[in-house]
Amino acid sequence: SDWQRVIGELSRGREVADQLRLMLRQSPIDSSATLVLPAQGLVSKILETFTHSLSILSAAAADSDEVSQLPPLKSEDSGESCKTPPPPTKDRRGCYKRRRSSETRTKDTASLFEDGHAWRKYGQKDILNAKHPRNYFRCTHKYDQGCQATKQVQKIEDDPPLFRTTYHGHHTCKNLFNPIISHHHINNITMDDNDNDNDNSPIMWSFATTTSHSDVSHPKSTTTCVLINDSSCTADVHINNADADADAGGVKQENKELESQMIKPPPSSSSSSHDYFVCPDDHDDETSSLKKFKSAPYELGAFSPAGSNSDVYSCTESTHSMEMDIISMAVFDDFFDFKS
DNA sequence: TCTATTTGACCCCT
DNA sequence: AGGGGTCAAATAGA
Repeated sequence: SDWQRVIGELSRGREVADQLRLMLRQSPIDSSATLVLPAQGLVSKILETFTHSLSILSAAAADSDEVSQLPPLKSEDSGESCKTPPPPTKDRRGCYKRRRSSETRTKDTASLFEDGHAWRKYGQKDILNAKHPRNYFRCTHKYDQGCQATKQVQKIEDDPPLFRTTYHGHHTCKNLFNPIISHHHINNITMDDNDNDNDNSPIMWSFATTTSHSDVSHPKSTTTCVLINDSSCTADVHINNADADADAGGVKQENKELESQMIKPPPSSSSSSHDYFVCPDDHDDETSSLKKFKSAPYELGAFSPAGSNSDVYSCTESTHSMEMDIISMAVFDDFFDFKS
């Protein structure tokens, strides 16, 4: 069928792009770093595009009769789809395929936080032997972009308050809203993940802030990116001088109890006009753990506000521990891929 | 009127 | 068997 041919072509494209990514990874960095490293970033974008397209097609096909004809997508989490889709008129409540061993990332925090993605609550359950209900969220772009990411939020302790957020799947959607979210202090990241498929994937962190306070409704943004090519490495990264846009996207509304305990970003009007900056041990030192290899302007596709500039660093050492204060971000999901 | 949340029903999986 | 994840009608809010 046409569906099969389209998905087959996209799958082949993704496989070829992945082969190219592996070839670039095996290239000697010191010989032509200025070409190889940006190329790796571009290949990652291409891979993301293929994965995104396949995800959209997969979601669309799940609603059609052709779902049984689609080849399985190796890297996709089938999430919820009916084994035998009933007629549209029938009540489909509860008709889903429960994920078995999909990738999860768990984070315990003293307060709730916005993670840079737009979530929509779709359920709440009382859990056995738990004082507080578990709240279920899906990505707002589940249907318009086929994004399969979900998260669960549950208060697990009262005094002191402790919240557990569990993420399922990865965002394949574009972050279209303002990127500046909230202030995070993170020094302990846990993963419950047996899937090592992403171990070789570059991790891109993107930080953004407003720089113009003359027109709050049309802030001019700059972006600083850190591209880490080896997920086993860590590095000292300092992010200072944070502006914040209080009207960021994110969770529209948790329940009343959760909402009242969320961290709110500081108002931008009282902030400094300076950008965030990412400060490796030494920008110009050849032995620095973070090597700058690309400067502004750097396009981040839909993530990048008009007029964005950025610096991209490559991490090459694994000798440092990491503790970060983050007051801004555009793409936070990948943060949890980082193994500390 | 439109969009998001609430909540009971439904069903998968252990 | 029943806990847990998801659906979707009902409801709330902008």
